[in-house]
Amino acid sequence: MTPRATDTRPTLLDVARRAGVAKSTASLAFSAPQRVRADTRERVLGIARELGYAPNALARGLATGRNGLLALVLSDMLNPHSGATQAAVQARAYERGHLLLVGTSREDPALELELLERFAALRIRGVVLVTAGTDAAHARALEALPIEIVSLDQRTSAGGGVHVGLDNAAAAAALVDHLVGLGHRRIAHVAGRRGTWTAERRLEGVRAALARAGLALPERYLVAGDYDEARARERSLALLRGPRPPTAIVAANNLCAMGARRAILDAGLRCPGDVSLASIDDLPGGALVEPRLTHVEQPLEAMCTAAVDRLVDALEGVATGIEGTRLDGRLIVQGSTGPPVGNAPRT
Amino acid sequence: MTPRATDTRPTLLDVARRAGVAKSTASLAFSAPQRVRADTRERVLGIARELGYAPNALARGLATGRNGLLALVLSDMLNPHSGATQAAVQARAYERGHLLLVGTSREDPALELELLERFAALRIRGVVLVTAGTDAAHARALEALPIEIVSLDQRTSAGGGVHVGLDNAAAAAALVDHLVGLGHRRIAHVAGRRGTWTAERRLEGVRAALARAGLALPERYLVAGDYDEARARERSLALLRGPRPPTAIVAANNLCAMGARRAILDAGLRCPGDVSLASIDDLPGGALVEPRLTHVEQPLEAMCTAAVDRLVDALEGVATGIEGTRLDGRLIVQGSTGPPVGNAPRT
DNA sequence: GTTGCGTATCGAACCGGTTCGATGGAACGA
DNA sequence: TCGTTCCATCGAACCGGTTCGATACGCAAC
Repeated sequence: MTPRATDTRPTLLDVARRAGVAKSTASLAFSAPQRVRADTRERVLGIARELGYAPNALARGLATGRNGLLALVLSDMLNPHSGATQAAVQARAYERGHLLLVGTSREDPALELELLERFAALRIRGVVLVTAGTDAAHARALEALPIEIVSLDQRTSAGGGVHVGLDNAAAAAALVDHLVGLGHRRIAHVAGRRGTWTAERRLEGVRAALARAGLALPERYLVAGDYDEARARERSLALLRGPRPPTAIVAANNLCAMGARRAILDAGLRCPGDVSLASIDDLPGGALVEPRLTHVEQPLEAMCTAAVDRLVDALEGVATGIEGTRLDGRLIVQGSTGPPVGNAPRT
Repeated sequence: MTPRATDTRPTLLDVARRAGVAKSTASLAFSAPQRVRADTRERVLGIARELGYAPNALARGLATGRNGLLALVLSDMLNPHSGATQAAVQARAYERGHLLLVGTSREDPALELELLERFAALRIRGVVLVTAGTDAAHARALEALPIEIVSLDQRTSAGGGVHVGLDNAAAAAALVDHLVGLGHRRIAHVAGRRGTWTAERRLEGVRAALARAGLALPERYLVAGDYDEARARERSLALLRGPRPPTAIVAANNLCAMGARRAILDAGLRCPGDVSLASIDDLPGGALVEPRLTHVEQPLEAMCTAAVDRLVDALEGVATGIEGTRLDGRLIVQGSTGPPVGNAPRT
């Protein structure tokens, strides 16, 4: 608890005086070394080092209009994905010369807006956003902010602006195709949070793939998982204990998969013997859970890198012509899916 | 990719002119409302709203010397803990009026220093740090920075400064006591990264508790887990396949536990039948893994809250007299530990 | 010896706020 | 009526940098 941070720190003017030059010359010694004679430059830099001078980034930001900051706003920091997302975004931002501010909206659109406003007040010019908002009013409010937005993964239903994310429909369809290929015909979907971009696209993908196979998704087989483990578990359990349970389940994300997995255990069923389970995203700590989960792996790092690149390009005025980026996931087949035992019980 | 963020935004001077008052009066209308007559205040605020004026936080920070920013530096964003840590730190910082910048050192002390220097350049006055450094030189470099540091969880071996963390030795000892109570006498320890504060304290706790029970920790039973799942797995496996394997393992953290757990499976042993496993921190997604892990739960949120409070108090000059905070974990006994079968094989 | 040019340096203005001392008018008491 | 106090408002200085136009100097060419 030393009052270390309160004592005043040397300024450029201090350095300039000690070096016997004008403030502007000292400034040039840092920002445009070739415009200053070698010996004075050395002198200035020497004094600066000696005094422990470090430029004040706020003052510099005020003068130049750029401050080297980007922001990242996540909707849910507790999702196991978020850590990796943030690590990747931060790493890329740093590579491109920016520090990163973060915020969590805790799934609250109002808080999301408030955070973005505070970021804008800091004259942060760009943000990577995993939005918690779904309605058009929220989308308009975002549009009105004086800050460049690249949405990652999630997206407002209005769908405007630059967006980087998984091809959700294709990912969901790949899982259904896989199950259909194994012979399943009673396939349920534990869906994500209604109204969110990803959940709706994944649901669409499930429906489309089922339709291609001549199957439908009956109302009963559409479980509201809400991207929430507890609710997914409870509602999946109800389905599994009801009449004509499905022989396979496609979960919309890792939390839904977690809930479904536990419901299968709760119901005393075996996986994949009685019910196959597949999901977008692996379970957290998935390596330990037997059988391991068949899932679509998101190219998370590529998504984050692309998002930062889109943002920085836009801020630097680089016309890439790339509006958005949609990336493909990779289907990883593991032990949690197998042929149904239904009509032709084997073994 | 609209050039939205590039167009100039209204300043306080614009507002003042439109309202027919001096800049200083307009400023007061915001910062000290009672010092301005009601009608002019309304007029200023009205114009501000109309123009979409938002104060420039950089300019304000430059003028006042405080900018409402705190920083958090984590050593490893990929650890499942980090998300929760960050969520808690951010929430508390926000409650106390600060936005949060984050950085990840990726276990690299040099990068850690670089990040802290950039934060200091932004005139950020305080940081919550989970340090990656272990040696005294690093500790000195941190001391020299013009930024207030509260270390969380981890700590430099020099041990200076304010620190908030778990009572590591007590947590480790509680696990050993529990196992000894069940009748185990051959207890191994999959330790954390050598040289880190937490790993050393936990090892001490294990040794102390064993000693109290009249037991020792033979060299063979001290497995270098390095807080790394792969290494923990591989080295635990070697131990389990060797002569006189332990009947119980205490893992130093969740990653070590994960490695040990997989090693037990790899060796074809049953848990807790052949080997009991206990750890500090639960496994990620621990709810799914059977048997569930006996572990010490860290009061993570309390730790983060305390860390932010210590930091903000120090910055605001509040003399709490509290130097550091050491919190107790909670032992949660679950299915992964049971009596040894060794000498008296039952069933 | 002057002209001309390039280069190193300087002073001042500016970014957008905050803060302090000065000013002028209204309200008040003597 | 005059002096005092209080209050709203103003102008200017300041925070710590960047940037631009002006200046002064050295050197080559004529």
